[in-house]
Amino acid sequence: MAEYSISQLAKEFDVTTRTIRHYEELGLLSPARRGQTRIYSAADRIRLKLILRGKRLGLTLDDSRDIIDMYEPGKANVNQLKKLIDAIQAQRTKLNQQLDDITNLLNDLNQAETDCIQSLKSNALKSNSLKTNGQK
Amino acid sequence: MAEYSISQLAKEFDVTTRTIRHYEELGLLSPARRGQTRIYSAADRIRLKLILRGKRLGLTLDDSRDIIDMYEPGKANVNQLKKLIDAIQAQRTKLNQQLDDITNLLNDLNQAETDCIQSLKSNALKSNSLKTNGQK
DNA sequence: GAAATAGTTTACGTTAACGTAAAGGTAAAG
DNA sequence: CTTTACCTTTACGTTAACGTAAACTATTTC
Repeated sequence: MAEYSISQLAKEFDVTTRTIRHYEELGLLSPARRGQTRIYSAADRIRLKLILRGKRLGLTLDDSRDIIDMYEPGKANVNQLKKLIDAIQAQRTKLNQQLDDITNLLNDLNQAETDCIQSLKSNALKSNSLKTNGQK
Repeated sequence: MAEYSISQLAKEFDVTTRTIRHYEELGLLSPARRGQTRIYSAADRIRLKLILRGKRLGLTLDDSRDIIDMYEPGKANVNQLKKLIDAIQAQRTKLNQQLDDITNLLNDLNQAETDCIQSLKSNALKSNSLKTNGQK
């Protein structure tokens, strides 16, 4: 029965309150109200978490909304469900591509680091030879 | 000694020529010229490939420029190299986070798909009982 | 009871990454 | 020699995802 204020969530996830309200404007969140004030449930908090994960993966907010809606297929009709399965497959394809990209980029970074360190060493050698001293 | 026109590259990577020129405006590419016309080398082509990979991973074009520049540390001085190593580490951290996110999201999608199919089946059952026929 | 703190709505501003249109040069094909 | 197919530059337009500011309300705190 946890409740959160907008600034609590903002602090927890390191975003601004403006950002959270923005997600609501786009229909990604719909917190309860106490008077004017927004009250976020545990479920709202999870949704926010999912949105931010999507962001880290470069999804648009619209994509995130679609994906999050995939998690509750109970409400959907048959056509919607079939669309969902297609969308899930499409997302999977994209994510696998991304996995591949990340693997390659991590390899590249390792190589770059090696080159970098190598370059530092040869610079150190040049310095040493200029100073004509053998100290480390 | 491969050479490419802008539209060849555009076609190969499924982007517009405007996009390629845009990358040049931002300093990510600097192809040779024959008169006014841009001539892209094999190295230019690789750079474009790297830029697009970065895009798939949600990097900004500025990030991509920085990363691509990491691949040739030969030109850099010691301070730049140290910065580079830090930048590489930062990128690695981000990519590992992304890897984690993708793994979780793929799991979620599997679960969602299962739920989806489950939901389809129970819908099918309901339909069948309504039609009161047992045919497939 | 004045001030500080946290909340609200409304609305214009900003940045990145191109899209799109205008206006024109060049070279081969018919 | 003009149509077709590419190429060019210049420059304004567009969309997503917020930032930022103004103007206001409600609560606690000193």
